Amino acid sequence: MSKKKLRSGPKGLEPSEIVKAALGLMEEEGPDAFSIRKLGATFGCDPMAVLYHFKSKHGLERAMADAINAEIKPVEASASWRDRLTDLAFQYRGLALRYPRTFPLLMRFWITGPADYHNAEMVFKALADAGLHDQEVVDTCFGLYASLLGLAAAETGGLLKPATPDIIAEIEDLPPTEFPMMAKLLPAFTDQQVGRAYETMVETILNGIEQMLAKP
Amino acid sequence: MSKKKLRSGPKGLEPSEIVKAALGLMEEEGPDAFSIRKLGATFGCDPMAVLYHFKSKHGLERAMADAINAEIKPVEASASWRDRLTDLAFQYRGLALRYPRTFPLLMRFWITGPADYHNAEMVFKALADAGLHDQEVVDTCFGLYASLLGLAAAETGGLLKPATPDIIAEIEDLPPTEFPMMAKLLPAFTDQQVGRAYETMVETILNGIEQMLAKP
DNA sequence: ACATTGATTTCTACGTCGTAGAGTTTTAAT
DNA sequence: ATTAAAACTCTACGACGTAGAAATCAATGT
Repeated sequence: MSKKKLRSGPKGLEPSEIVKAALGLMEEEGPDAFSIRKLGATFGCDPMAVLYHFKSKHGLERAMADAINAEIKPVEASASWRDRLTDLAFQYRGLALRYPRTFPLLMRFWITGPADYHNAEMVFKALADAGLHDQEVVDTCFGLYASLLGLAAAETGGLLKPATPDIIAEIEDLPPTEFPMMAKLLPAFTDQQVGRAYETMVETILNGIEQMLAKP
Repeated sequence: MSKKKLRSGPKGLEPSEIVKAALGLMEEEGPDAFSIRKLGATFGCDPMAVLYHFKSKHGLERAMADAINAEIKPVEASASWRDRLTDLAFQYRGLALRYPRTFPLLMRFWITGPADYHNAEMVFKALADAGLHDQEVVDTCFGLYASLLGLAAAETGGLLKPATPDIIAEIEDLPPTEFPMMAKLLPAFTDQQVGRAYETMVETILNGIEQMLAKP
């Protein structure tokens, strides 16, 4: 009697355990090599058992997206609206760094499940506290969310990382008369620091929100 | 002698023609049903002929991403930096609306090819004209690019569109004590207008950039 | 005119994939 | 003990990406 009966099936498979294993496999193998069959093999069950719980691969991926989204923790309610949004922004960045190969799923589904509503509520509150009126709150909330996901995905996609040597070489080969800015900014490329572009952009966006209050 | 000899192969397959057909098929079928075999069938050649020109499905997708990216037109150089960036932002939105099912490829590759360097040069120039110094230009350029792609992708993904009836119903079912903002903003949800969230967010970001100049 | 060579296109075959459908095992309720 | 439902497995099918060999064609030199 060493194991408690969690589920009422022959093998007691927990959907949440399957999702956990799926996240691990996705991060190990990447989105192309990830398959239900491999998941079954590593998890120790028939591939069709997975489909029984999630209907389809699509359904499993939705559950995976919702699972990582649910790792976003509520922000400190007493903090300023700016600090709250900054906190959220960096939580998404952390999520992307922790699950680089699963994170893009969030942009396949955009709205994954109940976890999203809590985050939305939090952002709504922050923007309202900032002083935006209703329609601005809604527009800005969705816009901010989309921008943050784009930023975080870019970070794991390599866009915001310091340029690699071969990219540098490629830029050096560009004709300087046609690409004067590229040539001028080349040193700044190599000086890219991890996370600074993300931070800069988040602050830029928050500054923009602050600025909205001054205008009509 | 009615057809000019463009290529020197048995069938004279033009890679650019293949890409064009691929874009059409992707928009018709969606990313899941898109396949090299179907492309061969609709294009009238053996599937392996496609792979000969693009090495792999991955390579073809890269070429497709680069092809739509190349549709971005140079902005009016005499316009203000703000107008130039606004122009670019709405060009990306147009691209996403025109190729809703291909657009996400841009976030799989982020940097697709030579077309990207021209766009980057343009953004560098605009940000430098705005008065940012070198490192800010680089950080903001990449950040802006990532944000815009996220925004545009969200638009085709349905996040920025007016809420559908079933989403509305889902929100109405949320406990109002736990989701006060959701309840309060529900009317604003139904009032979502196409493109306004995108516009609002772009202006917010540009305001933020403007604001950077006033600070240290 | 013909042979040669290299670029292009096709053919065949292999292993993998998602999943429908039928069957089996286990649990829970009567 | 019987039954019904839930959980899980087995088998099989069509579609997929693509490696490798073979075929076809254009260009060139002779």
